[in-house]
Amino acid sequence: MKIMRPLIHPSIEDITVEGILHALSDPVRVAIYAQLAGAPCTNICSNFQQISDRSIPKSTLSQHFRALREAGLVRSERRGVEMHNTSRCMEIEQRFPGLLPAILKAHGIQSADQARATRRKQTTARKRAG
Amino acid sequence: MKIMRPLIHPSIEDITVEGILHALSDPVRVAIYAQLAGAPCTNICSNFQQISDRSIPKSTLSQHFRALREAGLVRSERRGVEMHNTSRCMEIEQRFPGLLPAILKAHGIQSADQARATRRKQTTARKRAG
DNA sequence: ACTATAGTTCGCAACTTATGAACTATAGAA
DNA sequence: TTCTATAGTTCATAAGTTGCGAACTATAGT
Repeated sequence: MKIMRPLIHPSIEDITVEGILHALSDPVRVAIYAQLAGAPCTNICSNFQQISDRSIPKSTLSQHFRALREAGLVRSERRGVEMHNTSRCMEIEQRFPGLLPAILKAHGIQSADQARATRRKQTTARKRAG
Repeated sequence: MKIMRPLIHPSIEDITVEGILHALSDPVRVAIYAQLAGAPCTNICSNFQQISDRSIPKSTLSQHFRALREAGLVRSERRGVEMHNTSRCMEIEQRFPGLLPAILKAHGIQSADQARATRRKQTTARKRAG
């Protein structure tokens, strides 16, 4: 019987800008991180969670959380059978002031724009139909 | 004889946060972009340029510039035999205010830290030797 | 011990990236 | 105009990365 490898959390000095940008350059991962950072610092990773209108397989979600963790964005700990993930925003804010807020803000702007575009498209479709 | 495909520049609405983060999640590309944005908005892409203490093959450099261009970070135009690349920072600042400055600032902090660490290592080595 | 639930690991197919070799594009000289 | 040099692009391919189903580990509550 094989043992599971322990969770890896880089120390704050080992966190890189490239690592952060790469981790957040995936739409699913920014969405997860935005939720985590917004609500504010506690969330649970469950299987086939609805992230950005899409059902994600649990193995994929698990990999995404690993990516966030190993980039230093998130701290994960077991709470019984579940996983407890918290944003490491305070630490990162100290090392790279303003970086995460700027990314989250930009992400917010983009989501709002997309929502607006979708709404417009639906309205147009309804006009055409009616 | 084949013709070369024209340079692609996304329009400002088509630029995504994910695209920007992905483009800048590569150490060579942030280094290039930081130079471009810092000096301020003009630079030339030449073969085997020294970027961050490393000689990059020209085909690779060309792909990196393409990545920056197609993410919307850079505008490229031919100037005779050379390429003229300018940062699209103004446009992006309008769409995602504060995003690029925050990334460049974080990149600066990290570079400074790395330089400091390197210097310390050298000093230690000299002490050991002398 | 048995069952249910939550998440991880493995293996592989699909995708991406780096790079040398061959090519295109332009400028300037002969 | 043809020749040569320079700057950059494209192509092929090898190496690396990612997404996901199936099988597994870990924990809690019977």
